[in-house]
Amino acid sequence: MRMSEGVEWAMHSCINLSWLDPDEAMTAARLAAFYELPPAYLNKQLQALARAGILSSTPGPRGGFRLARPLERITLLDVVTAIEGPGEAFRCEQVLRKGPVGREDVDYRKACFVSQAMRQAESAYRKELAAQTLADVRAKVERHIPDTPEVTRAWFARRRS
Amino acid sequence: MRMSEGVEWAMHSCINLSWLDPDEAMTAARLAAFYELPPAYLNKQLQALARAGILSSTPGPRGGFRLARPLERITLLDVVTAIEGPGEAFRCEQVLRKGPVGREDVDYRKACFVSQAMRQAESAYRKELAAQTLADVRAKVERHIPDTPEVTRAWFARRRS
DNA sequence: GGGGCCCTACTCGGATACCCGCTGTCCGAGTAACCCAGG
DNA sequence: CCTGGGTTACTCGGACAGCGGGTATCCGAGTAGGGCCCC
Repeated sequence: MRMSEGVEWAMHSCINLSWLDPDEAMTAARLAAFYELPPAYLNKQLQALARAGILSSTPGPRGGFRLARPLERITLLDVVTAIEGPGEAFRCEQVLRKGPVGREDVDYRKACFVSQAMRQAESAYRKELAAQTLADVRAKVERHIPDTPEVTRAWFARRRS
Repeated sequence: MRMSEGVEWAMHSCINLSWLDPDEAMTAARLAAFYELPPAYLNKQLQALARAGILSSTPGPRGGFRLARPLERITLLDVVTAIEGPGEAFRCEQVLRKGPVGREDVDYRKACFVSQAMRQAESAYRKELAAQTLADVRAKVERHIPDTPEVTRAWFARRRS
């Protein structure tokens, strides 16, 4: 069970976007250069965030991505769902159906107690993700490394050329 | 993010084993026939359980698998770890290191606040898995469908040939 | 000088290869049971 | 009849293909901006 690398990229990208001028869009290429990531692939992840309504995208010159809503209203679960999709990790394949006690008219994805137990654990996971917003994470960064926003802004300003 | 199919098989197999005579081992092939699963592949999963110390295996005629300890002492986390491995789903690739504020002497798998937030959520997930034993699941099955143990035993007895 | 049109360059967006890990299969090492011959 | 050895068949165990999804890339559609021509 391995989570996509894009989740990490997406979260850092959103936090970075919150530190920049909201009046101008940020290019996927420049955002990729910031962390030395493959530009086209980061673009793909940002597209997913845009489809999910977390970012808004504008094509053409002076185009790019920007936050569609403040970081206080973006949970970690929003980002994970946008990148990984809405499907759950544990997917009951209903092996009970094929067994001697199985019945065709029962949906074992809900009836099977193994499935229920796994869903309960995964529910706790999602609840924990939903309880944390990107603003919470950003606050911790600004608290422990206060010059990060300014350094980030300066880096993008110098690379404006 | 998708969990291996083998986790579901492993849990049902362990519960089934608890219903059978502990004095005789159960073949992977017969266990696979019970749910119409690929015998060799189920065998592979049971091997993983044996390596983790959840099952004990004996080769040769009259061989097979049996529970190494009672279901009360097998948590869902034990099974998941045995099949999926000990690695976490979210793996911080330390993108911060490549950024302008990154430092070579910092382990961002622990220092990065994004990573910390994700680890916190995953910790809640694992905690929930560790809180449930296979005996708890078995108890719910026996409570709601009481004849399951007997039907299971009868099926394997008839298929003893 | 001002306005409108065209051209250019830039960005996202989706379509297209590549690669690793899960899925599935096969054959060999090892062993317990059985059979048979000898005492 | 009892015992010991050889043979057989059965099981796990790991090594070997196949395939799907994540990873990475490229090119086209669309647009904003700038330059140029005309009024």
